[in-house]
Amino acid sequence: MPKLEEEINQKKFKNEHQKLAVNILYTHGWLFSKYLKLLKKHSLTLSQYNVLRILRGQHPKASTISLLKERMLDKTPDASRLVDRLIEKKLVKRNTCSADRRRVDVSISQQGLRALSKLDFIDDEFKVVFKNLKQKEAKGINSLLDKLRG
Amino acid sequence: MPKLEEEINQKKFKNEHQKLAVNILYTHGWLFSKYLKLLKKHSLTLSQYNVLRILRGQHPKASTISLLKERMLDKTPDASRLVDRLIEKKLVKRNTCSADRRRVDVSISQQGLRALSKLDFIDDEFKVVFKNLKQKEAKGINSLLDKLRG
DNA sequence: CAACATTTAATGTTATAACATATATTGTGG
DNA sequence: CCACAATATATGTTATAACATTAAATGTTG
Repeated sequence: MPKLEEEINQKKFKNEHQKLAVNILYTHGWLFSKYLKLLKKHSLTLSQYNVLRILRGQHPKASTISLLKERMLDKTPDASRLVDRLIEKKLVKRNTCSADRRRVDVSISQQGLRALSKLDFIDDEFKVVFKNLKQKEAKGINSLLDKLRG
Repeated sequence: MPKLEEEINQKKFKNEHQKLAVNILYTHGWLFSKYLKLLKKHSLTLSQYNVLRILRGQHPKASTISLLKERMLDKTPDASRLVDRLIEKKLVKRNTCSADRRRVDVSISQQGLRALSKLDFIDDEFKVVFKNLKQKEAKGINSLLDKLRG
């Protein structure tokens, strides 16, 4: 029996496309739980971690809330309050934008940069998590997933 | 610029494995939002929908809570209350198991079966969502994802 | 068979997600 | 330049996720 069918004990799928939907959801759950475990010690959720990485990518430029919404991997609509929580933790700063006062400039703080750098081991961790795939195979999935989303 | 990099506007990834982690999370978000949209009209969450499908797969046998936890795609620990909510909607039934009174037998109701059958169009919907991939390519991702999880 | 460990599920609590709506600011057509 | 649409963010609310703990039943071992 193919692997996924075995893991979720489903007899069979109607077709490869239906299996793919389930496989993406299942693989996400698998991956997500690994991230959770790594981030828990540092009291960050995966969304918060991703926002910090976006902000670091922009650093020293600021980002707006809508930019965060666009780029967040999970597209939660609740970016404002997610930023609130990061501000409480002193990992980011917020200023209203003088050019357009509707906007809010969000940027990562020094403390945020330090916190992130302590988490950079995670990228290496995933080399271990993904050890079953050769670089070439990983590249294969990547290009197929990109193609999938069209 | 490759597709994912463009979508989340990231300059580049350290390697294909790191990109893969991000790509899985991103693709999940993309897929999840499509499911949400399809399920919203019927006031079901994706977790609830998946549990109903597991129960239908077992029907007419009953499932225990721990079986649901095992098979659920997102492995939420909160299966008890998820079942509570489905019972409130009269989509499933619950009985304590006489053989082992710790256990709870959960099974899908007639109403649940009817509700699910109205949602079977979703599988076809995903043929459209996945139209960019040939059957063979879908199969390729499937086997690579299976291999990934080891 | 009694004490203790293990399994199974439920519950309490807090944080976050999802959805709708509100508020403030800016852009725009007449 | 004023009314109105559009944009950017914030807020209120409800449902659900995540985590820890508890409770009940069964297994196990001396």
